[in-house]
Amino acid sequence: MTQDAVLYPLLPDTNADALERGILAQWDAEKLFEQSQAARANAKPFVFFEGPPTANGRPGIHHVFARTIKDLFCRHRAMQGFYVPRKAGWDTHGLPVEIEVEKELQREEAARQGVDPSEIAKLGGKQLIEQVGVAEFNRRCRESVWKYRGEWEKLSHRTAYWLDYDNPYVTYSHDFVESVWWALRTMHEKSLLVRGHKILPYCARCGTALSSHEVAQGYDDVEDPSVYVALDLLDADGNAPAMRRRILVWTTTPWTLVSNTALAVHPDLTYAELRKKSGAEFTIILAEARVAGVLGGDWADRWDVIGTMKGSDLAGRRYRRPLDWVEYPAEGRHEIIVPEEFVSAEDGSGVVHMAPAFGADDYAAGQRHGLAFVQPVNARGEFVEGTPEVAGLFVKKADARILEVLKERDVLWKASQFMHSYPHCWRCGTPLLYYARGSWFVRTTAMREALLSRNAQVNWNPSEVGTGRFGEWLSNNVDWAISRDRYWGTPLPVWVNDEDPTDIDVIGSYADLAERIGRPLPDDFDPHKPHIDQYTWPAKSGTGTMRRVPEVIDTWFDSGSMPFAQWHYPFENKDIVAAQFPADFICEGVDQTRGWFYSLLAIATTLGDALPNNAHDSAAPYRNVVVNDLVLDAQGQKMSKSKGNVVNPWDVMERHGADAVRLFLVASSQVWVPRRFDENAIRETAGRFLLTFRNVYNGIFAQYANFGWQPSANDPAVADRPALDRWILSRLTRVEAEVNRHLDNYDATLAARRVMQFMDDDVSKWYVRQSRARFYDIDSADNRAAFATLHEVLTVTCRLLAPFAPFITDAVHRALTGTSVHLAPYTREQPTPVDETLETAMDDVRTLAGLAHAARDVADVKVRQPLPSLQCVVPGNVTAVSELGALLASELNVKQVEFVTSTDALVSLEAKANFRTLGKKFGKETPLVAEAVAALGSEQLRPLTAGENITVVAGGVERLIAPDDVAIIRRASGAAVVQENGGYGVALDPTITPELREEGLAREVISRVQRLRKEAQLAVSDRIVLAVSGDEEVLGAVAAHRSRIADEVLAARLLLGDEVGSPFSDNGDGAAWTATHTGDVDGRSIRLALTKDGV
RNA sequence: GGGCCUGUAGCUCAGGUGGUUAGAGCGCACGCCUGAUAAGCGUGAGGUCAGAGGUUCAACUCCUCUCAGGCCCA
Repeated sequence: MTQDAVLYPLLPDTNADALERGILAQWDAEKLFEQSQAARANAKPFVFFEGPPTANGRPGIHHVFARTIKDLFCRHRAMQGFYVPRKAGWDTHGLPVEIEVEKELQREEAARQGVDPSEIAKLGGKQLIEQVGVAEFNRRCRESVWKYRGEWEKLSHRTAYWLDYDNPYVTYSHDFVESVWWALRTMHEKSLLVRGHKILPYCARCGTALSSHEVAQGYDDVEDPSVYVALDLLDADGNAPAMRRRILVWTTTPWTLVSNTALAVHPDLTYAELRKKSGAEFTIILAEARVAGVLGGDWADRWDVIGTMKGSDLAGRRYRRPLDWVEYPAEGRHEIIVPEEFVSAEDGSGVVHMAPAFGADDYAAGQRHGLAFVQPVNARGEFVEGTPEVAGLFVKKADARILEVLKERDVLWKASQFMHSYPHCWRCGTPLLYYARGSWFVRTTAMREALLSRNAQVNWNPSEVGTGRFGEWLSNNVDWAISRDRYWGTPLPVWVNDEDPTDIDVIGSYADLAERIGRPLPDDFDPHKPHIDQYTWPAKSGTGTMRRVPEVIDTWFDSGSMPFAQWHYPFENKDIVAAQFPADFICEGVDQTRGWFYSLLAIATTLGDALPNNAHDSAAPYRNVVVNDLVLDAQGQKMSKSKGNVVNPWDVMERHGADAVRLFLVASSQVWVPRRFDENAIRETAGRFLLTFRNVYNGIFAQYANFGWQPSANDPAVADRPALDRWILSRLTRVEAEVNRHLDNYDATLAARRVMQFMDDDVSKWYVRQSRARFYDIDSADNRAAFATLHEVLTVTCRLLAPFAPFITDAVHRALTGTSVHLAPYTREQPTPVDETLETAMDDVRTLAGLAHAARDVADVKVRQPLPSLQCVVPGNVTAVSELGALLASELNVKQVEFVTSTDALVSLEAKANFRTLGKKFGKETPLVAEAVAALGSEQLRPLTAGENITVVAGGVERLIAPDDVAIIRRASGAAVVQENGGYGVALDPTITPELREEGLAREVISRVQRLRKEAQLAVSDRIVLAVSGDEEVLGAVAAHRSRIADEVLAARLLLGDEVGSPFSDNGDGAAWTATHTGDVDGRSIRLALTKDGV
């Protein structure tokens, strides 16, 4: 080996972290990402949309997960030759940002006042914000958004998530906001942006509605009233009937009874009418299933059932409301029973009281049935002036008084308390009210069919999300309430005449705004609150002023607008959007189902042909979605700050490297299954695999190829290479196609596993192991074939693996070819054809090798000891397998391998039933026939091997058995050591002749000399002088195999026995030798000594 | 309360259209190899397929229910 000409640099002997950081530095210096983009700039685009993260929180390991998936598909498609634009984006508006800043304000205020921050929190957020001013608050929000930007970018960089961070879209930017305004204006033109009511969880103390995730933070177990009232049913004419009939109604919020307008029953439930056995002055009606629950287990002692009816029979009946404190408005029906599917007989009475102003179900039912809307509660949660008995009382506080009145009026059936989980304000602990509020809506219900049909065109991975979670939600879709009573968000661009609320102007661009106010917008124009609210103008009608509504919009509307807003469409870049809409691929977590996945679809569907390639019956804004699930800790628990089990991605990266982490995350289970993040598992799976991969390159290929091989015309053509080479190349072609197909199908897990399995099982365990000797003998044709083959295998494997483990594959690919793997094509244009027969034969050989090893184990003979013969039985094509006999012979160290067929005396036949075909023919008789078949002997079975039918008697009847109906098993039946499994069998002859004993000893000597060379730290190419002494038998063996031993251990001179001379004295004086060894082989003594030749 | 997912060896996971020794890797035990060596390889022991019913000649696989875990929504 000439040290000055290293053909294949070895990977540095550092840990993965250091290796990867070195590669990153190289990529940065070369601008490899930019290069890879530029190289494909004119190719067909594969469009990827990046779902924007909020940068005001630290990125965690779950972000590494999602980003790995995004990155690997983008890399794959780029390697396939597509242009894959990857514009970064930041989600910058919304409640999480506000909450962060609010908490800061609370801490500052608490410090100023010298109190605990929780005291300040009780005040309610809005007060504090308005104290510092909206301008200052929003300024701080804008700043807060970027708090962790640097860390996001650094982590993306470290994990090799290739994304264009130089030109990101930012949802608060002027351009982005203007595009969002355009979208809202467009929706308004289509009458799809409207004003209405929505029931929202509302904190009366803070004066604000809460978002769902705020609500989720505040669930608490509390004791609430459980109240049954018995209301009088009325006749069709509205009068009370002669015999009172009372319907039982359950509620946990007695204060809402003031606003009752209807009762709901389930149309399919059975309701029972009962009369008391004594003093029957009235009857009561409730769900049959709840009779025992409400009246007690012994109800039958006191009540008679006098009739039953369906809920649908009750629907339409009138009743008298429990309290008549508020006037019903002129519009809307009231005091009527309506059928509703949401009513259940799980608890209560199966009859639900409806107050449309105070519950989502109630409101929806109100809409469906045209019910009256009664709202006697103000924004502070108090009953309004003029309400009898309870005016000015906070609603929850009014419960007690209301119960008293109900009792006085004889409508209270029974009242108790019960524990349940109820949401409270996370800031101040006040119980939330479900409260009807004015709100702006996108009328997505008008688009339901279109949403569903577009969704049906999406390739969801996994498909259940599309049909199940997301599809279900779409079919129960309600209008999207997009307005928020908050501060930091895209302002709703709706101006309303302060004198005439029906006079509405929705502004769709800054130019329009300038036009309305009659002057250009100032240089420091800011579309955010409070700046934007100074713009007003006189109404066209001449009366009133146009003023913007106070709300901002749901931040999901921002992110859902990114397909066009990231390009400031339609004000700029129409051509880009035309080319890059819709997306071919997006990927996010399951939690985005109702988030980004929905907002993208809803906005694109609503905008319709206002976007390019988006006419009415187009596909969704994304064609393929990969949904990933959570990353749990090693125990399967959700990671959370409070549990302290959050994994810091930087620590993990440092210990294992990004390649191992990426590979683990993708390969450990399907990405849409929650995965446990276990560092031991990373080490044992991905880490071990990468080590093997590295060893095959460093330890086998590079080490020996550096003796002088490189690709050349002297390498034998594939057809001329040994079967082993042709086999691994055939495997390679198959794997290449399969992996590519899996990635095309968005199955990253199967793809990763396939490459890993190939590398481990086929390349390392079999190809390299069987080929090792071929790499030593540099420059022979066989050697060239082996190197050329392994070079090809490694190069292609690097490419297949590059999307998953972009670092080590790049290092190895560069070492092999001089170019980056990330600029290489994913698959070869002309792969070696697959050789099916050869692959099957090799499978057979590997199975036989396993059996033969087992046989050696049983015979208790080491592999080093040659044995005379091995007989093999295979179920299939004997000719093909026997070509690989030499391989088996060397693997098992036997002199002769024979393949025997069913005609041999050594083989007996047995039959096993093929239930698949027998079942069809014989049905219930199948087990009988199977038994009869199994009892057949060799002779009876022979015709089947020749393709002829036979008959058997089963259950007293003759049955015709075709060759397909049974599997014939050949069994080796010699006197030798036999192992068999599933039609494969071996018979190993364990006889050790004196000659074989000699050869075994010789191999033993070789083995010990090699070990000694290693101990002496000789280079693999160093020549030695070797001395052997010891037992007679040992010396005889060495003498018999003298030249072979000298050859294998590179001994220039071999001194045997007496030739050794004095230095080998018993006093252990080996000073003249570099290394010596004294031991015994099966009781025969042996002494070895060696020194480097020519020293 | 509703929807969806998951439950197979100690651990992590495979197991088209139901077919009779239920597979792999890791770990473990035993062994091999000793020119990939803080590597490589083989063999083996581990499972009433969460539980209970049902359909079927035949159920890990299909149906129903129950239990446990997870996510989303109320």
